[in-house]
Amino acid sequence: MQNYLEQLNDAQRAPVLQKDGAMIVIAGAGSGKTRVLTYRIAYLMEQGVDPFNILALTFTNKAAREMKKRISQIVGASEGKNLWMGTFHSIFAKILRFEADKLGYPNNFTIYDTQDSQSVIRAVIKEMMLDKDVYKYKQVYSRISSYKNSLITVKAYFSNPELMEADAMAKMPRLGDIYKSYVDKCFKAGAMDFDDLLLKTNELLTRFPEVLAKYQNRFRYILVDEYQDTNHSQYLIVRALSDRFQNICVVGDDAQSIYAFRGANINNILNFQKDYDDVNVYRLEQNYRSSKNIVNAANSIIEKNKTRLDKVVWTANEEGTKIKVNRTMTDGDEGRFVASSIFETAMNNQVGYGDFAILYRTNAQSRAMEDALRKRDIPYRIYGGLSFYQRKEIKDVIAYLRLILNPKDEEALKRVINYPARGIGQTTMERLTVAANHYNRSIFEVINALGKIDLKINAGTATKLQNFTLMIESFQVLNQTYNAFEIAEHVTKKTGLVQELKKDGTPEGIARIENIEELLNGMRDFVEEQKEMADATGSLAEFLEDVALATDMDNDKGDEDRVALMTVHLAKGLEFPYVYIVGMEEELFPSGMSMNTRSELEEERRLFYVALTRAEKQAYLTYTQSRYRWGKLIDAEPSRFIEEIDSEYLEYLTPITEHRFKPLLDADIFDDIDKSKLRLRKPSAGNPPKGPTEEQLRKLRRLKPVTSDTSKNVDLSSTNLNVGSKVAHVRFGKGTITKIEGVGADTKAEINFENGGLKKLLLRFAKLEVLN
DNA sequence: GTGATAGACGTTTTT
DNA sequence: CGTCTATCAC
Repeated sequence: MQNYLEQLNDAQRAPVLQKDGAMIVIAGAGSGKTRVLTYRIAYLMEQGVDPFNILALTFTNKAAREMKKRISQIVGASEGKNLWMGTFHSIFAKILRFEADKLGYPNNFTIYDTQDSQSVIRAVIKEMMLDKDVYKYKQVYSRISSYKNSLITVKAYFSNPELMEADAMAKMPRLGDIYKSYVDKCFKAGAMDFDDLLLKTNELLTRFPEVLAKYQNRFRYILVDEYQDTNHSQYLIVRALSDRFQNICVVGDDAQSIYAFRGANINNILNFQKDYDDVNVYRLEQNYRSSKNIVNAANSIIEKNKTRLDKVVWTANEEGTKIKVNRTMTDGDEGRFVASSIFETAMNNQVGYGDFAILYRTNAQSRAMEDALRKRDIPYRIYGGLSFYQRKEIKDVIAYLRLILNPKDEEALKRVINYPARGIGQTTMERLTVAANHYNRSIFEVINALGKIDLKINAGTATKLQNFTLMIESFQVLNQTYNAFEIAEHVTKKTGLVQELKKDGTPEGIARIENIEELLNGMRDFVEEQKEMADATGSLAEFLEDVALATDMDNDKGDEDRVALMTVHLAKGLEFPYVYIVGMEEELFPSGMSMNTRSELEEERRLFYVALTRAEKQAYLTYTQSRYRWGKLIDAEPSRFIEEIDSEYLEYLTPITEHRFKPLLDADIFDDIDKSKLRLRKPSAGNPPKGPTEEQLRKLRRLKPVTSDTSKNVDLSSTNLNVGSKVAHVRFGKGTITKIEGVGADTKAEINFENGGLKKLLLRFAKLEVLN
């Protein structure tokens, strides 16, 4: 493996061979920057640098794992193991656990995810009796988050009149108070949010010079990947740690800076040369990934941006085919177009489905793609979106596990103290919260001291509460001896979580049980993997840390031959022979939220640049003329980004469109339904039952039925039925059409529902979704 | 204290 | 379309 240096071109080799000092590598898309980072670390180790003294900060933990593996192949596994490599968040979470006591935190602190944080903020807003329509919790959260990322603590906030005024102008004069209360609550719960992991690291390094010295001394060589996406907080950490030895290597591409919304500051990379003495600048400009057509097209896009570093990306690869642009009528058609195109390309070129990616701006767009792929039996995997660990049933299990390690974790406690139902209601919780605030103790502690304080909680409820804490405490005892998997298995049984779902009996309930089983299987694997490692045991603490900071990429086994579906953001750093960028429409890509300022639009353009440069051989851009948004059909226009590409690199396909029937509203009952069993509701005075207007009715009568084919699968899961003057809300679920006749508003269908036998329906304005 | 439900409301992007 | 919330009956 000594000849690895020969695998590099001259431009790549230079930064690898510079052992000491500060350097920046400006790496164009597809120019082999991962290779440079990997070989640079290997080279450092060959030059006698102890891996213990190297810190490499990457964008995902998966990237870190892969690089570590590669390095181990070069220098040997035993050496590779000692490298500190990972995301900012995971590396500094580890350090914070060591040093937590200095900051007054327990070392078993919980890491709150976005949902937890937002839920705390919601509680604060409610507690302060503020108008929730003025103080929108998501907005408040993102403001607080950006303060934290700029190192504006509560104290700093209150000593900065400008900030306070800005919030007052935004009609949120109490924002500082919310911020303070939020921070206090997290602290009391022994919890840090994502931003705290960076903020508290900064606090640690500035308040404790001896700690700073320790880590400066330890991390003599620091490498940072995707430097263009670091925020101020991360920037300061890197500066502080590298200050003593100044052996710092940052790699990035200003053209791919796409995380400003999360505080990333493009100036960090633009100004790097001013931050250190004697900075060597390296440029990687040869693209090894994409065809000439794609590289040139991407260049013609990014040229439209004003703010950028000097760099010309070129490639010696072949010309390739032109970028294909396709228009459809609806998002459903768009999905079908992409699915058939993938199918045909895979057949004609004898390539696997793993060679394809579908990229979109928002997660919501995945559904249309999914439906189309499923119908064609094309295997796919969706990244991001509602990830596995965010599903309700999984979060429930995790909440119990979190409580075992940190019973002060209020979010976890609130989530499960009455799930499965134990007769602990809102009133009880309110009383406990008041007492907890009053005594400055956690709810868990208050319950354990119920005998000593009078809370107007009756004996029965008190027993229920104490049974709960006793149960958690019994888990804690087990946690001394058992591993993460064993604990979790015990917990799912003892808490009655699974029984609760079994009782439910619906298909969803069964799916949830399967998810829990999958979680347990995953935990078993995790424990096995951890046992292999030198510094891990497979404990619950290790597992929870992993879950809290895992990115969606990290769970990828990578060995499956499936089409990848993900947002453009998630696709950064990846490459695929065939890439479909869908939803190329104004207001969507560029996002309607980011069209207000030049810098926002430039970030959208960089995002598009990232999307396009993922493609190796062929890129498709698709857009539709109308698309469903919030369940409503809206008109769409093609994205300006399509026109911004030099037209010589584009090929416009003839759009393949067919007119499609629009789903209708409401349904009326035919026979075969026992009306007496329906729970009917009088339409309230303020809200008369919504029927179609005369005009809508005329339109509807002209329409064709949803489908004329029988044996189609349909979804009628949530429907309002009109029964005389009353309305019933009914869930039928999915089924198969066995017979269909009539048109428009008077369509009659017989549907064999999966969970309820044959139903004859008169489908008036039925929202009948055809599944295949 | 529980459970059902009608209605309001919302969307970029992620560690 | 989904999720959250206020409200109601039991």
